[in-house]
Amino acid sequence: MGRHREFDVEKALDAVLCVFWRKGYEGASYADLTEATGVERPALYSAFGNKEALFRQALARYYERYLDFIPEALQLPTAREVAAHILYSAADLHTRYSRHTGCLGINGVLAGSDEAEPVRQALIDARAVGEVQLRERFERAKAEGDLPETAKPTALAAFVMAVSHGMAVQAKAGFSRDMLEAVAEQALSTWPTGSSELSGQSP
Amino acid sequence: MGRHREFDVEKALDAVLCVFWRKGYEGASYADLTEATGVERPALYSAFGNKEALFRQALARYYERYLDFIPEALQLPTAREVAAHILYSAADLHTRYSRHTGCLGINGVLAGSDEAEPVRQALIDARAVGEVQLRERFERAKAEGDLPETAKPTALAAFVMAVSHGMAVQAKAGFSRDMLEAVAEQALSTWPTGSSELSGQSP
DNA sequence: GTGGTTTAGTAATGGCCATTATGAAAAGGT
DNA sequence: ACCTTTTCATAATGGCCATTACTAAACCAC
Repeated sequence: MGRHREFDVEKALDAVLCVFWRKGYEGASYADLTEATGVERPALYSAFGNKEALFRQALARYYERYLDFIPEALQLPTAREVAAHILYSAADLHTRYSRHTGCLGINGVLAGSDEAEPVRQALIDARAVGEVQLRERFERAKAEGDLPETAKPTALAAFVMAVSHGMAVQAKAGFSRDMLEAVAEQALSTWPTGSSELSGQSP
Repeated sequence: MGRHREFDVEKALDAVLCVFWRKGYEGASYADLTEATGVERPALYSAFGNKEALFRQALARYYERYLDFIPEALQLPTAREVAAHILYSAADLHTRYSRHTGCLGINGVLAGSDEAEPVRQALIDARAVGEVQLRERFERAKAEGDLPETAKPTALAAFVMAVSHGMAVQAKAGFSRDMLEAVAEQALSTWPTGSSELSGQSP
């Protein structure tokens, strides 16, 4: 019983996500959030909790809705394809929406006041999870002969993530998708080859 | 005539620079700034102007004091050395001080409220200057045969900057210098070779 | 010394921030 | 129809923010 909720929680969260994407955690005010969602403050509080909880839910949604190319990539047959899929998908994502470029996980809180420290840590942790998965995937590739014995999975994973993060920063500076794809291509041109494959220029 | 200034403007600016480096533009409050400098608010205003002007002066100082490795790099004889010097210097800088990791120019305002837009634009512009210089250097390298005819100076410059930015983000996430150097090494691992040079692993 | 001028430090100002108290409105079970 | 429960919206609360009057102190020229 009781009165029904008049707004769509999922849609509100999507709108919130976009605001955080563009403005970061501390840069987004409740004035922004209510305007974007069309939902009054108290309703946001009752539906999502406080600002930090709201951001965490938006972040989770971001990972499942926008960073789904990472689990997708991990299932590809070769390490090079994994890396290529991640880099080209990132180039696309970071420039797909002109109103919120770059990456929520990076824009969020690279820096901020001390009060935002827990949120910053949450972003760092989330980022680390992806990197670990990537490293494990490259370790497998090495075991499978897909990467040479001399390859360092940890460094390769860090490298792919670094390029992706760098593209996110450049997207924030207004880089075009084509430019980011050129960066991805250059990054992949350095890809080590295993025993069973020859390297080549990217697509 | 008139009373003498009792604090050292240069030292105060250095302290301010560190605060902005760690907390970004909007994340740094005047409470932080007065504590770090030991200078009261009105004195900061009279010496530097408002917060935005103060940040711009700190940014200029950052470029001349910490990013001096960029002009340094541009004078090295080969494109590969230029890239290597930038990447290894960035790895060092971004992890040199545990209290303010990453890059001021990137931490500053990747995202923020609308009021910080002019500052964000200033950072974007400053970043772009470095990238243009790097591209021009690579164009010269290509003309000199130091880079192959097929090399794309624009993409190479963007790539080097992207890796550097990515390392800055990773430094913020707590990466060690060694890890960042491994990223730099990977980035350099198959630098395109010109007619007069052979590529090799980095230092 | 004295007057003019610049700086120092205290404390005020107005605005925006996240958060929430308050009470009206809507829904469903009985 | 009434009572309980949940949501809604207005508006308040207290804190922190950047910025600045204002007063006292330090300095130089004369």
